[in-house]
Amino acid sequence: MPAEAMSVVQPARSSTEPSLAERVFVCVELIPSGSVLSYGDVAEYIGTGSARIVGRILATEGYDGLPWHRVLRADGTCAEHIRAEQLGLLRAEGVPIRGDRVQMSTARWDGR
DNA sequence: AGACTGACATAAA
DNA sequence: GTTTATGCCAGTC
Repeated sequence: MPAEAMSVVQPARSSTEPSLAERVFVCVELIPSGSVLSYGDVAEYIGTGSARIVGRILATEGYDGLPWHRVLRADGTCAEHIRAEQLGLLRAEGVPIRGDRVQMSTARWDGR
């Protein structure tokens, strides 16, 4: 996570609604084209321990304009319902793909 | 309040 | 390489 982004992602300010969802959105927006992050990576960046929450948020509050396709499972596979489109988008961005899975070792965003 | 759920992760078989 | 079992935890009902 870039330092300049932390100030935006950090805010656990309001006692009423820190909202993990907003932090997820900001983090996902920062992923550069051609790179990817796992759900667990995003969870770690925004300060929650659970990757499942990230998936749930994208599933329910995702909006267009958000590069959701740059987030996938840690082993490089993606959820069945979105697999085809996701792989297509990633391939178009030049992400290394072997068969039906992304090569996380080289595609994973290092935070820079 | 309590049970259920899930675009997940990881270890073990 | 694969499949199966367990843990996970915030949101939703």
